[in-house]
Amino acid sequence: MPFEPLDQYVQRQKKLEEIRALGVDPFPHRFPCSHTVPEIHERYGSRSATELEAEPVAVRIAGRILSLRLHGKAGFAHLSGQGERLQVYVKLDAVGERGFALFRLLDLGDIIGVSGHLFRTRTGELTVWVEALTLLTKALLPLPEKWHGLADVDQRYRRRYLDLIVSERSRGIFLRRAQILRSLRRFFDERGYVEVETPMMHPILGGATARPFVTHHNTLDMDLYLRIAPELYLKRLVVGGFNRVYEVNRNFRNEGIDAIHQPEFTMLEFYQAYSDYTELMDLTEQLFRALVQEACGTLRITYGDREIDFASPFARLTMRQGIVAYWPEQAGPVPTEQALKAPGGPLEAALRYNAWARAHDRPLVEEAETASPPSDGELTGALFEAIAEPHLFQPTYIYDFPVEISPLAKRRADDPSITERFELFVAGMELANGFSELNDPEDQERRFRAQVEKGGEEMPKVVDMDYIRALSHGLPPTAGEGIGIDRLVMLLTDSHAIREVILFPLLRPEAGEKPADNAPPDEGSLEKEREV
RNA sequence: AGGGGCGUAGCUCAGCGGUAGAGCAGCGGCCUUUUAAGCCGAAGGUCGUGGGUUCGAUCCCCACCGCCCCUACCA
Repeated sequence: MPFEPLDQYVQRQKKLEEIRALGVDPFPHRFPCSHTVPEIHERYGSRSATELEAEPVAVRIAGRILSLRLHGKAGFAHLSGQGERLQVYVKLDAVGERGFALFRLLDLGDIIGVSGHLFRTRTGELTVWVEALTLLTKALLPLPEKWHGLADVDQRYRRRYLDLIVSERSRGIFLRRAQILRSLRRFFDERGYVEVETPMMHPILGGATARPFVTHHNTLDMDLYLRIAPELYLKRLVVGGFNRVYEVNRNFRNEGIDAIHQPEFTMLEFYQAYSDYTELMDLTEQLFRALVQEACGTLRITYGDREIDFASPFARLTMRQGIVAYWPEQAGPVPTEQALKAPGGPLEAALRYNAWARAHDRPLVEEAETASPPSDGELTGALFEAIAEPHLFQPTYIYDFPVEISPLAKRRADDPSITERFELFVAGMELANGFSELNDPEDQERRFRAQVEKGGEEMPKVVDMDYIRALSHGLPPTAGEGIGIDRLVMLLTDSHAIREVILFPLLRPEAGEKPADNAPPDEGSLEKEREV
């Protein structure tokens, strides 16, 4: 079935027939190469024209045609291979009548193989003097416009394959993403962590506060949630004696889409027995330094128009200290930590802040959308997010979270209203969230029940009693943490939208694209197709 | 969801009450070291969709659709 742009598709089909008429197979099977394009640049990039003439280097390479300049009885093209370009020179005298006839039928986007030797053109560019030309794949659709590239951002995500062909930056982001994940796995593997895979389809919602996607299993006739977090399964593994585990995989949350949120996002979670959150803060600093250094080659990286310093120790503030430190002075006297700790203190501060914020069109401290009025803990969290979070550009730990917003974290021994929990903020983004895990099964069950009672779409409907049972068998003192990988990659690639670092982000279906046109098979044949 | 912006040739854009323009891509021709190759020629458009105002709308008005940005919720 032809695709738009139709005239070009039809034109290329015509050329395809002319190529076949020449006796050339436009989709042949294999083409062994002597070098990759990067290898050629690496090995021969410094050879001079005279050196290449004196000692000819035979090469056989393949790639996609990214530029094409015909000059009558000769022509130049740039081939792209492994993200790098190499020019080739095709001359009637060198490739013969049939070879040149084929060359004249090539288009931008076609994939070819050439064999010949290296030389330098008059302008000094390293080039392959082509002696034989092989068409490897005819492209029936054109590449994006040659110097604007794919300017429509939406098209860059929908047609990611084109984006990757023409945008070195985009290609680089995903190569770096892969490299970051390798570094990350190495970091944990070296420290004795076991990488595991836990279910992505959960019968019971849990491990985070978020609105889920719901799906259905036919044979078992049961609804399942796409997981919002792997947390409860990973801790079951710690109960099972896997003292150090980690998982890197997708979470699914049925919530908004914006510059830093996608419904499907990648999360690292790791758990470590016999530790607490202070140890994780230290470990996380080491991890970030290792990842930043390996990805960027420096500990002072540029993000937008600012520098982020990963070399210095990360700032550490309690949540209450954060509110105090960034309290806008125009909103009245700065509340003290003591005042925020006292019953009703957060409410008093929130009312004062809201009065000022409303008058100045600034973010309000929102009241939680639940039946009961917000608790002091919830208000403390809301105050922090409104007041301090946007300011946290340099790596900063915020720790000691209220128990009401930390249902899985262990309370502090000296203050049961707060938990041993921290979050790491960089560039105004929440990147990591860790805590000493609550391992008292009775306290955990009470907190789960409170959540269920509280209600709301993002709350579990039932208590995960098997998890409580697992805790009842004894979870050693354990610290655990989650790190948002997409945001981490954003940071380390100077990307400012999460869609830049996800290969195929979720988008609204393209306008005018009718799913019905793709002839959905009826249910019976669909079933059959899946039985493999 | 609310506020702002955008939508004209395949792509990037100009035009703005009098009936459509450029560059690039594509097509034909010339060109055996070019590189945003060049030169000549022809082709390409329901000006996002629907309504309204007007003698006349791509242009003004209204609605809708799509995309982007900001604000609110979530990592």
